[in-house]
Order: sequence, then C-alpha cells, then structure tokens
Amino acid sequence: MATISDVAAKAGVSTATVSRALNGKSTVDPQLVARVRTAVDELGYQPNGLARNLRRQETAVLALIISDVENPFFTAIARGVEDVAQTAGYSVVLCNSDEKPDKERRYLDVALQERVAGVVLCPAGTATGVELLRQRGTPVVAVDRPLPGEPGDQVLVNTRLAAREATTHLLDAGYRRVGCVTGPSGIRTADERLAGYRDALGAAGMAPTSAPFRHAEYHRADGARAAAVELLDLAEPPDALLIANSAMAIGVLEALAGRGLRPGRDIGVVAFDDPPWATLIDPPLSVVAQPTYQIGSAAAELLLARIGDPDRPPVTRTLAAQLIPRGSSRGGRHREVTGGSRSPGSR
Amino acid sequence: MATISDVAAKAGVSTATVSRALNGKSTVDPQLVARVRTAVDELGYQPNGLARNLRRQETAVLALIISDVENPFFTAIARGVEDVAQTAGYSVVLCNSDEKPDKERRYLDVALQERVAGVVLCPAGTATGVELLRQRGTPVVAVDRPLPGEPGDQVLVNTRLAAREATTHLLDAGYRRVGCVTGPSGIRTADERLAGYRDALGAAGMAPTSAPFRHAEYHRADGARAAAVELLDLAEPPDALLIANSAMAIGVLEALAGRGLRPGRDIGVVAFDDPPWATLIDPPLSVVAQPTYQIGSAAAELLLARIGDPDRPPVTRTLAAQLIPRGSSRGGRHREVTGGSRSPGSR
DNA sequence: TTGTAGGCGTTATCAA
DNA sequence: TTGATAACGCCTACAA
Repeated sequence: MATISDVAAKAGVSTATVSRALNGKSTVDPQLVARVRTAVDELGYQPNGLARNLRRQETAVLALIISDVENPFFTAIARGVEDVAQTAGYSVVLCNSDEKPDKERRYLDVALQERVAGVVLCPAGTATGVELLRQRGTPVVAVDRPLPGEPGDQVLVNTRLAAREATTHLLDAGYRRVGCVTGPSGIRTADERLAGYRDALGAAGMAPTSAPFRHAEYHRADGARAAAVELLDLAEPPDALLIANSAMAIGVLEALAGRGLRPGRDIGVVAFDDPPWATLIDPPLSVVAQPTYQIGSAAAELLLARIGDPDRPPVTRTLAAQLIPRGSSRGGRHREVTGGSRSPGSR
Repeated sequence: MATISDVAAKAGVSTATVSRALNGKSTVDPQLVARVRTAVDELGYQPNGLARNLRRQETAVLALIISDVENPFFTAIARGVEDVAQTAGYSVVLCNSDEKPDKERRYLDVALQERVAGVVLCPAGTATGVELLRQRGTPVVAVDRPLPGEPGDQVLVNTRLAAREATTHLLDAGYRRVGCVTGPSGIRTADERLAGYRDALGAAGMAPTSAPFRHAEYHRADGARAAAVELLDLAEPPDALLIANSAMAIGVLEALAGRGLRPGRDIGVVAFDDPPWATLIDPPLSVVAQPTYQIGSAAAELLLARIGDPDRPPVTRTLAAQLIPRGSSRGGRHREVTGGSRSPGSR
C-alpha cells in the first residue's frame, strides 16, 4: 500500500511537503501541490489514518453505544447523533451493548483504546468502566439514563412525569383499575415509568402499593405477553394497562386479543413510543411519544461542546415526552352507559 | 495518559517485557508479570490501540455499512454480523449510508483510512469507491445487493423467486388483478421483486406489461401511501397488492383503510419482511419473511474466511425467503361465492 | 528470560 | 517556501 514517502518520491519532494500539500497547510507552491496531487492519483494513495491519529493524538470518530440496535427508539437516537456529528466532520460508530454490562464494558474499552474523540452512551446496568473514560478525560454524554456518580453531561426524558400523565389520562377516561407492564427492574426508564404510574394512582387517592404491575424484558414481546396474562388472571384484573415500550405493547396486545378483549372498549391501553403501526391497528394505539431524534441530536451537540471545551460545567438536558391519546384509551362503552359513579372517571 | 514506558518504569522492567506480559507472550517470569499487572492497575494504563494497530498493520474491527439504520431488516442483519464477529474477537462498527452514495463513499474512505480488517457492505447505488477497497485488498462482502463488476463474496436473497411465489399465491387465492408497490427503481431488491411479480403474471398467462405497479421510497410510508392511492384510482384498480417491504406496507395499509378496503376480503395483500406487528393487525398480514439474521451471520462468516485466506475463490451465498400466508391474502368472500366472474373488483 | 533498538506512516519543529 | 528529523506508542527481531 502506497505511503506518503512513495508519493514524495514520485513527486520529487519531501514527505513534509506532501503532508502540507494534502492538508492544505499554509503556503505551498501551487506547482508542487499539483505534482503531489498527480502522484497521489497515480499511486492511489490513501493516507493512513492510524498513523495520522497516532501522531495527532486525536480522532474524528464518535462512539455511540446503545443497548439494543433493534429497538426503533435507539435507532432514531442514532440518526440524531449521526446528523449532528456528520455536519461537524465527525464519523459515528455504533456499538450494540445488548443491555449487557460486559459487552458495554468491552466496547468502552475499545473506544478508549482506539482513542475516540467522545462517547454517547446509553448505560446498561451500572455502567462500570465509565469511570475509566472519565479518568482518561474522554468526553461522555449519557443518554436516556443517567450515569452513576456525580452527574456529567446527559440528555434525559422526563419519563416519570409522562407515565404519570398517561396513567391520569386512563383514569380520566373512566378506567378504574389501571395496571402497568414496565421494563426490567433496575433499568432507570422502567423504574421511572413505574414510579410515575404510582404517582398518578396516589394523586387519585388510590393505594399505589396494591397497584397491579409486572416487570418484563424490554426487547421481547414474549415476556410482556406473559406478564399481561398474569395480570389478567388476577382476582381483580386491571381494566387498563400502561405499557413501557412498543415492543412490549405487541406482546400485551396479543394477550388481550387472545382473551377477546378489545382495547378502548374492554380495556384501556397506553404504551410508550410511537411506532409507525400505532395508527394501523384497530383501534389506534394511544401512546407516549418520545422525542427520539432530538435526544440524539442534543446528545451530539453536548458532546461536541464538551470536546471543544473540557472545562465547561456539565449540563443536563431534560426533554418532554408527549401523550397522544387515540382510540385504545377511549372509555369503554359499558362505562359510558353506567356512568362511572364514584371512581375518578371523567364524563 | 499513561504509556507503556510509564508502566515499564514503575514495574522496573523494560517496555518489551511489559508488552510481552500483557500480550501473554511466550515465557515471561510470573513474578514480573505480577509486577507489571500491578503497575498497570495503579497507573490505569490502557494500551493505545492506535499505536498498536499502526505497528501490527491490522485492526480487529469490521465495518458494517448499511443503507438505513431505522429499517428492521438491516438492524437484524447487524445483529447477525455482530454475533459472529464478537465470538471471533472482532468489534463491529456500524455506519449508516442512508442510501446516499456520497455518504457511503465517505464511510468507505474512513474504513480504508482506519484500516479496518474488513467491510460488510449493503451497496447504495453503484457503490463507487468500492473499487478502492478492492485495489487495497481490503476484504468486502456485499449483502442484499450485489456489487457491480466481477462478483466477490456476497450474500443475497432469492427475492425474485419469492416475489413470484407471493404473486402466484395471490392469484391462487382468487385475486385477478394483482398490483405491486416496489422500492426505488435502480435498487436491486426493488427491481427483482418487480421482476418476480411479473414472472408470476406471465406464467399465469397475463400480460406483465399491463400490470399495475408503482415505485416508492423504501423507508417512508408516505410515498407508498401515495403510490397505493394512485393504483386504487386507476380505471381498473388492482384487487390485490404485493408490497416490497414493511415500512411501505404501513403506508399502503393506511391508504386501504382510508378507502374502507379490508385486506383479505376486499383486497389481497402480501408484503415483504415479517414485522412484529404483522400478526397484530386485523386481519394478520401475509408476508414474505427474509432470513435477516442469517444474512448477517453468513456475511460475517464469509468476511472472516476471506480475511483468513485472501486467495480463496469468491463465494455467493443465496438464501431463500419464505412466504407466510395469513389473513390478508385469503380470497375475498364475494369471490368464493360467485366464483370469479369478470371484473377485478370485489363486491 | 530479558533488554536494546528500529520502524510502522504521519505530522510538527526547526533550520536552511 | 522547503527539507531533514524527531517524535506519537507499540511490537518484535536480535542480542545478551
């Protein structure tokens, strides 16, 4: 593979001149520049990024570590990160931690070893190893979930409030026993959504402790389906469900269909995320839409700012999720007829 | 940032010994290894991957360039690539070409400059720049779409045959005027699916040239929706539709709903890809499922084999897609009763 | 078994 | 303006 010396030899100049010519440095004789260029073309020379980075002690690469490539929530974030990074001249490499701390750790090591310019991280578990990044001074922005320890730059969603609003919405629609299927215990978004759900119950004068809920895996419909079945089999089954993401919503909706329960009539349903198929099903799914793309772009902006000025104070950006009521959370027919009596129903 | 010399100094040995100890090389005094390890821990030393790669002239990084991060088809492939790569000790960096040749080109340049060990590429457009990789001897495996020029390693899906089977299935179900919404002209899968669709019509004795079809963007529901509307507005509208992917299926199904047309009764529908919501809608969507994960794992295997032996003959792996008939392609009720009169409409 | 020293391909410093 | 030269941090003959 051709090196800079080959080019220099062919152009009859020194390697220094080639380097300067190629990097558009200061004043180089235009004639020499031309000679260098033709030599480059003839040799098919491609600068060795490895050597360059080693010398410069920096790379124009950002690492984005997410916990599930197959989750549209994260891929939308990826797009936001990428667009901002691209325009700033950075490349983005996407790493999939699969919600596994050891895989995350491994990618963090790689990021460190490859000396990436910065990392956007959606922490899985306790994010051991992020300490290393901090020690090294490698800029990190946490996304969707905060990093343990003292806060650095982060972009979060006010998901607890959103869960509370969604639950209140179900209550207002006349549902009296709202249940919740949330993500794995220990994952911040899952815990927050459960907390927000309980907030709403408490505010409505209900005992949050007796609230019917289940944990399930975020990325598989199976677990959520089983969780829904369990809830439906309760002595006092819920008449409405808050679901913590769209992958789980699929499992839950399957379970409901299996029981012949129709959302919006027999049972109220609101799910986090606004997947493209939400309006396709009958009735359309009420959702809590998250500003995914903005999460990504905001994270990238924060990261670039941090790279530019390592000493700026850390900033937390909290974005709002938006409740979009659709058919699946309309009050049930039965409820409309009998008129919700004592419960905190509306209408 | 601590370097290998720092460690050597602290452990009271030479850099060579540190290097050997850390890389588990041959015979190093266990006592020295221990000293080195503690020094490493105390300094928080992380080897500089840049320098290492420069020296070794190789990286344990694979680049995966896909045309749409938000398309589940590609993210499933990514997972397949990643799993195989991981177990072989390689990291995977995912790059999103966004179906734009210049972005693809840019990422190929980066891959080249960073001297990745190999590239899995889903070519956008004519994949200019892949020539560079080939000249350089950087292993490439094409996925989903073949590379122009003489064939290298590639993993394809027999999508033309699958389209033909799906169309025949619709014909067999009693639909008489099958239409097609395919992807952008020039993209291999889109063209192949259209061709397969025409194959089926031809085999059934119909004139493929008069077949009602439209092209639309792969990743947006909008275009497909508009395309469907156009087809439905035809003087002789189709009574069944073959749709080239699931994102477009959403647009088409919306258009059908807008017209009050019920899949499986008023109009037959089969779409490529088997999204999780396919069984959630009513009636369930008939699909052509593609072996996405296997595509990815096969591609990674081919790439690793090529890295191991640059001189092996190129291999093409063609995988089969599978038709999964569900409710949306049942023959219409009217059709079953009257038994196929003349007009292509139902009811 | 350990240490010395050279080089991977660039860029930056310093003279000329 | 250009060129020789010294790093960047690591690995690996080769020598001890």
